[in-house]
Amino acid sequence: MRSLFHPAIEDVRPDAILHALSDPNRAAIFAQIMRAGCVDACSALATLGDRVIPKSSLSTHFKVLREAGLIRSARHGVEMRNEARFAEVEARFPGLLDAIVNAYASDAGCDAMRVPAAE
Amino acid sequence: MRSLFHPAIEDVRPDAILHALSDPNRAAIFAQIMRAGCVDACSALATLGDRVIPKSSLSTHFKVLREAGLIRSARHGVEMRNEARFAEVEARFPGLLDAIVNAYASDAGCDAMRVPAAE
DNA sequence: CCGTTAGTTCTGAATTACCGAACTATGGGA
DNA sequence: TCCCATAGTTCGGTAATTCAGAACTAACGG
Repeated sequence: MRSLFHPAIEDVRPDAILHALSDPNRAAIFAQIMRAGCVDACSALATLGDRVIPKSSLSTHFKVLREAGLIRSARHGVEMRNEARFAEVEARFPGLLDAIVNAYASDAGCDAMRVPAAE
Repeated sequence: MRSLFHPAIEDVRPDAILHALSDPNRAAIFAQIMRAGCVDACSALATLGDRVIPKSSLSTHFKVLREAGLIRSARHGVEMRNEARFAEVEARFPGLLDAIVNAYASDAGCDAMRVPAAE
């Protein structure tokens, strides 16, 4: 596997972040990573709410989040470890991530954010 | 012309807002409406930066912003008047719009936000 | 009634997203 | 060492979106 691409923080663009998080599934994945600080595997959250996400789609979702500069991924043994680049993004775009995650969380109509492992 | 559709504020979804603003052109249009409080015509901002946007695309952009719940549009005579639904959206998703607009504004690489009529 | 300006809809081409299937990479045994 | 299981990526075909030119509609002013 070739090493994963992560943009430098100064290359991170707001439109890429908004695009990445405009998908409720990706937003739910990112919210969970932010909450947990670190998520150990894609498969660990292969089900969001009650909807099953195929692993090829999941892989793409992680790639989009990674290339938008939202997460950092590294392989540890056989599985992937993902962590949010919260501090960096927060420094560059203050308040953005919190506002977005809170917006999703406060939206009652969005069941994709209900993750079983949430509490 | 049939009357324009505007979603009730409680029907406004975060993913629709993020999707609408994930396009730099639309974000620039929205930022200008927010700054000015009210923009009188589509054609008034038919050029963003130095790029010319065809009016059919412009019409679509306004439609996307409108259906995302970000702006309210009404016909006044021959032209369209657009205003930001800032207070409503702010009450529902606190800090979201400011964070997004500030993110674009602080992104030096984003020339779409440079609007000639800005100041 | 005609022309002009402002904006919308239609339409086809190009782009992007989705997801099943095949593939690659890593670690753990026998 | 070889093989298997697990974790994730890439490929390929189809579906859904987006883009922008052209034609259309709406409103006002002679």
